[in-house]
Amino acid sequence: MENYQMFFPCSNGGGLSAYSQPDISSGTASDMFRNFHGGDPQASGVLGLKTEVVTAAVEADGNCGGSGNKKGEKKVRKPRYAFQTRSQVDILDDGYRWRKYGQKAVKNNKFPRSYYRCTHQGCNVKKQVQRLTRDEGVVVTTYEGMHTHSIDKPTDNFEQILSRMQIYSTPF
DNA sequence: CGCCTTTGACCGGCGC
DNA sequence: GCGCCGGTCAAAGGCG
Repeated sequence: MENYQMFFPCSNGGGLSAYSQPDISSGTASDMFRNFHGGDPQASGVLGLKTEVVTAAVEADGNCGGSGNKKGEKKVRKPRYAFQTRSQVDILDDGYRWRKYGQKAVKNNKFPRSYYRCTHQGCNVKKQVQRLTRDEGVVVTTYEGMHTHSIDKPTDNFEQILSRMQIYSTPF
């Protein structure tokens, strides 16, 4: 995974590989973030962090590759949502409570990747945060699964955007 | 006092 | 079959 094509398995690799370019092959993700970002700019400064969504991607089940894996549902492949954000800090607080459970160095990246898990009971949502070597100011956050509970932190109306985001990112 | 971060080890999958 | 790699666990320490 030299590049982030893994986030764009369907987009013939023209997607995140060029983070410099704001144009995304699939209009779904960009549309989603148009709503997401345009919904409430104030939300970006929730914690004083100035974040700016650059691009996003949605990876559903293996429907993209379409290779095999139709033999029983052994592995519950949850959809993953990757967000590339411009931020000075790694921790992008979205209102949920996360507990870090691991950190690993990534190849082709001088920065380590952090693994977080939602501490809510019965909520198995995971997320990983990774910074790009190429652009220190860019942070990639990958969410895995969906929250079935309310946001813990009622700080802002970020919840609305979050839920909207989930709606838009729902595979099918 | 409880929760969260840290860090090394462990595990399963995949490629060679 | 072996080695590599990414992901997760678990104990201990730190902080609020």
